[in-house]
Amino acid sequence: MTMSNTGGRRKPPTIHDVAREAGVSRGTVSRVLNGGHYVSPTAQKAVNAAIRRTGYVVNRHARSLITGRSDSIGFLLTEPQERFFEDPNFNVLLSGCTQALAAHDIPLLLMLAGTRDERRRITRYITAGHVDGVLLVSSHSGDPVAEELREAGVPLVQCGKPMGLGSKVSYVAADDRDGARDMVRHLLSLGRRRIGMVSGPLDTPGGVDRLAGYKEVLSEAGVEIDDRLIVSGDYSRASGEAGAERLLAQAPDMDALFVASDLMAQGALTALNRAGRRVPEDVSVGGFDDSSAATEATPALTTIRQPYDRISAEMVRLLLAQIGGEDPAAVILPTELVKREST
Amino acid sequence: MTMSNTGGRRKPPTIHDVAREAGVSRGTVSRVLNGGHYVSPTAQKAVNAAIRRTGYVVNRHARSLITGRSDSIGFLLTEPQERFFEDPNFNVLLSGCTQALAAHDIPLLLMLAGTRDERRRITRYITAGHVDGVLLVSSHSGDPVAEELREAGVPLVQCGKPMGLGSKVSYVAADDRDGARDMVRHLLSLGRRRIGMVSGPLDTPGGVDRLAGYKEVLSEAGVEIDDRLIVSGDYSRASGEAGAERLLAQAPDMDALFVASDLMAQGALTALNRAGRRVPEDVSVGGFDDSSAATEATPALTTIRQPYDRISAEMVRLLLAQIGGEDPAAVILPTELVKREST
DNA sequence: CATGCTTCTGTGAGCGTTCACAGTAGAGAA
DNA sequence: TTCTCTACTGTGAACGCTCACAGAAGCATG
Repeated sequence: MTMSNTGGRRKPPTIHDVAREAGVSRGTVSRVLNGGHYVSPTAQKAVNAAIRRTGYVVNRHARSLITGRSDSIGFLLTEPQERFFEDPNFNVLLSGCTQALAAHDIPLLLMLAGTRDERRRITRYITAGHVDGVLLVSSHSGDPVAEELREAGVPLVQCGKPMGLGSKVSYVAADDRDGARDMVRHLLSLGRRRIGMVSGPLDTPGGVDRLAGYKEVLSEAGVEIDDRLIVSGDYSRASGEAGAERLLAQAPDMDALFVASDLMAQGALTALNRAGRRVPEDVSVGGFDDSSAATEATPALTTIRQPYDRISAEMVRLLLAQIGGEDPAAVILPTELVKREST
Repeated sequence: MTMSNTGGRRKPPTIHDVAREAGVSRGTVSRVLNGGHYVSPTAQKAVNAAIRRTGYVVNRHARSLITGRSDSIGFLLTEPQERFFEDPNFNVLLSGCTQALAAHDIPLLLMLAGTRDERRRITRYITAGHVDGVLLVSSHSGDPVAEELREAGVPLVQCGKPMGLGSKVSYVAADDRDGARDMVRHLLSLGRRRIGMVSGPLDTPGGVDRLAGYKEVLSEAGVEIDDRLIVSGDYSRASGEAGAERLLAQAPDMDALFVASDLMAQGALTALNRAGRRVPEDVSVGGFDDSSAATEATPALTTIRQPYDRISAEMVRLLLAQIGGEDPAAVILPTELVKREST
């Protein structure tokens, strides 16, 4: 006859139980729980032992009720969900943020705001104070959700440089311009001169900066900037394919192609392949991101590595700082050229 | 001089404010909030108007404190995170569950338990009652986390058939065996007779069932089952590539290949391509899942569609039912053959 | 008229925690 | 001794909500 309690959830111990077990008061237990200042070593030890013995875990709801904090944060995606499915970068970012937060014992709430209705619901949820802050992923420029949250005074850190010049916005981004410069310099060093570019959306700073880096380096090298060598996409694979096709039509003598994301570069490879161009013999192809798409492509993509692990870590750091009362801040992280088979 | 409150979060209205505004008591407001039974239409209307006017949103912490429910659900991944990065299926499932839960106004907490430490921390978090239930994604067989949660009486729904025959386990799965049968029948109908298979891990029911379906159909058709035509992988792209390579070496006369996941099939395509086999002319290739990997592959993969949207919806439905006190249940959903270019 | 039933409403208690405050004990200074 | 200061501890109140209960009002039944 076993004493199994399978299937039933028994009432968990409260701070009161711990206090009784340790022979101290609730206040003392609470102090131990929250940093342990002004607690005697004796009490400290007794409480910790009692916690272990009872298996006590703090009731976050009771705590939140009185502190006003929820001790949870939201990961908000305002993109249409297809992008979420397709783009491996999101996963890396999401997983990085989840783990960075886990180190602080803070749960991450996933919020998908693809449609207008969802945006409304989620905005309401957030401004009601159900999360302490928001990690926002949005390639959009002046995201209305971001604007609304900011006005409501919700701590917010954005991934990627936001459009408005607002200095009151926290964000973490890779150095887009510098990365683009590295790639174009690399292509030039291979002897390429007719270098095409499929840029990102030009209503986003990321898209603009990568294009700017491309133009700068060409100018510096005295290479003509040809508008027929420039098209823009939306970071989707399909737009990369379409972009490369257009470039091939407009500028058949193209001997290199810089694509502003690995996913678009995959699409570009498909188009080049279909057109009978060999990569890298006929056309050198460079991507951007160093996402899993880069290594999966054939040939494996030379690309600009964005340090996603550091990006997510910095996002979490900035957000927690902001929740703690510090001012918004921006962090720009360096990129790195990764050479593979496509150049 | 504007009355902006930018940057400051003012104290939100409470149920008390709404009650005063509507000229009723807290109890009445609470009743309206929770279903509206035993409330007069007059009061009902007054309360709703007051809620709109004050912008009231219920404080979930206060509610949870008394109800004992957290009104939130955990989405738990016990796989190593690389799989999460690589496999597009996870995203579809995650996003589907998030949205299905959103319809019930229930937030989803993302829990990544790749390492031993994380598993411990997360198990503790869950059993402490911080979530009402768990959606579990795990291809492992007898997942120790699942076992522990089950013993603690935590409502749990698994994605994919679990290994043990425990009838007390809720799960949702596609009909693996039937899907495999469809695919092999399709390959046979193309005149193929030397059909290879890269199966999933054979310590998971999904892996076993797909292989079983393959064997059944071959037997029924009177085609010899040749062990040299069978290898198993772990659903990763790399294992698909390695598997196909091995099959080519063991059985060079292979004229079709059934791969137990699209991601592995992508890898297999790479291997076939390298070996100079044309797809589908020399070898017909069939995948499983109908994930985004299937359409991205060249040639696009003929595959077995798993209805991920329905799977996530069913998982959420079963979990909420279980939280509501119903018994665990299993749901098997039908699959569908999707013909593309690879066969 | 009393009685019961149904529908509706208000009230007090309590969920488990933190926080402010009051208070105690011991050490050192006047 | 007396006072002050520091280190520590306990207590009541409060956070915002739900729940159980008591009671009122309306209506039909005995």
